[in-house]
Amino acid sequence: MTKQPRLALGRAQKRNLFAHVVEDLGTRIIKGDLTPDDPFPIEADLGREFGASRSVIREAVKSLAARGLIESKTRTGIRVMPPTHWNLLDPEVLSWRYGAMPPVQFYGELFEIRLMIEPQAAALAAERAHASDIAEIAEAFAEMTKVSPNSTAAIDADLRFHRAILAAGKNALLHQMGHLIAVGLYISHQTSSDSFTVFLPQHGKVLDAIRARDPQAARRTMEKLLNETREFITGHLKNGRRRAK
Amino acid sequence: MTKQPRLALGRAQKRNLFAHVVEDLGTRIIKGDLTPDDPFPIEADLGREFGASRSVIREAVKSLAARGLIESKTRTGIRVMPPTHWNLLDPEVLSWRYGAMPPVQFYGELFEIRLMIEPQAAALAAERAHASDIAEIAEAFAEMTKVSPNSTAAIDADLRFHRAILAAGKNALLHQMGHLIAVGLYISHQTSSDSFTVFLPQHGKVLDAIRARDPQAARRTMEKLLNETREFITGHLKNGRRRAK
DNA sequence: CATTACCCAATTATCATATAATTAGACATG
DNA sequence: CATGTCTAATTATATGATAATTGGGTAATG
Repeated sequence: MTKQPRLALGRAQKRNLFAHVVEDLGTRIIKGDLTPDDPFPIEADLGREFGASRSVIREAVKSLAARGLIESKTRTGIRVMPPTHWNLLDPEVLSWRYGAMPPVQFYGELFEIRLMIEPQAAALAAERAHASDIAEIAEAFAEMTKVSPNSTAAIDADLRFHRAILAAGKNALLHQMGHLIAVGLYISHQTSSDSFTVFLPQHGKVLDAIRARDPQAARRTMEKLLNETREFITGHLKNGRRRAK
Repeated sequence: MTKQPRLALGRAQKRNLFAHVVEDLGTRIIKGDLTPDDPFPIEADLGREFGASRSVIREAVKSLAARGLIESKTRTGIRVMPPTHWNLLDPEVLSWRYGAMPPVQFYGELFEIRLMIEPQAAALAAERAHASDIAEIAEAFAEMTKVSPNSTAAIDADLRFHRAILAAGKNALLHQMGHLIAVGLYISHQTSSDSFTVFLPQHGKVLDAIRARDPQAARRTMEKLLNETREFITGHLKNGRRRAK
């Protein structure tokens, strides 16, 4: 049989086939359309369903397995893993989950974690930051004061600020939490770009505390920043703010 | 050409070829043998190196890419991502990293995070735990009192205890941190199984606090447990304790 | 009846090969 | 210098085999 070139019908098939299969199955699993109890389609059937070759399906399966969403074994086939097994901190999984949960709940969970991590991270930064780390935090803050509040540059600068603090904490695991924060900031800005302007000064206070090498102040100011942001955004989310996309 | 059956020469090739390639490349990347600057071998060369077909190599590449270790693009080929991009919370990555770092440093990082997470998790558990959650924590503790301190059952019971507390916090992201804790406990027990017996009573105090619905006490007792464990184990690690394997 | 040993069919694992799609970099052109 | 065009390198996808694994059925055994 001659090779069937892949035809992109219907909606713009921008990303490649592999990415499409991964995302489609990933979101279905997280939405609960496919559960550990349901029998999962075998590779051949998945291939038919997506109009993809077995190669693509298998690669997608490996990708999802690496994220803890599924498991694939000889003879048994593929099965969905229980939610406790999912790598929720994986950026993809995080974003799929964001699309599948009520925003208020998602945001609530996210901030609960941020509140555990970031105040202490700020304190560590105040203790351990090198001059270059502080310079980076300061630069990020300077950028925040310049950008247009409702541009994506605002999100970038904000993220840069928070990441720089994590980096200054000199703990690789800590730094990794940047993914979580990125999603948190994204939601914040999507929900209300006003928040950026409102909480800009508090960012400055965090910077000052770190600069002053004052761990307690760093912890307190960061905690205040997060608590107030959470309250602000949660209020907006509850007022029937729907998200784009 | 007729198909070459795969021959397992040399050391026992227990896991399948795919898993072997993933682990080999993964550890090499994390050890720094392959950096973002080095040119990464192309699929064909990897296939030759491992004596594997392109399919297996590609599946391994997708698996590593899902963990944020590498990126693969048409024409550019494969490249190692900078460490900040790695999904360090992924259980595999975590364990590879454990094998590639000085134990004291690894343990230090790990406990810094545990200290951010678990005391607050215990406090949340004291507030939110359902009766069944408390029963599970209690049962785990009961099991801890029964098992032989230097058995793997001890690790299991210990992990069960800590996981149950996370679960009682009613935050999926929190629960996810169980992976981190698992590795932490594993190291603790490997380093000194005495720690299990020494800190058993303090576990009981945490349980009591949660049972009493006293968030502050839960936080304090958990914090004490972690701090003392860290001190105890770090001391042993510095005394030239080498790990197995 | 219970337990063990064996076999079979289902499913993934691996291999081999061919073609399609993408794109970095070279090169030409203005 | 900027911009467009071409080409070769590399991954992306497809196809069709064969190998390896194993859950569950079935027979043999005690």
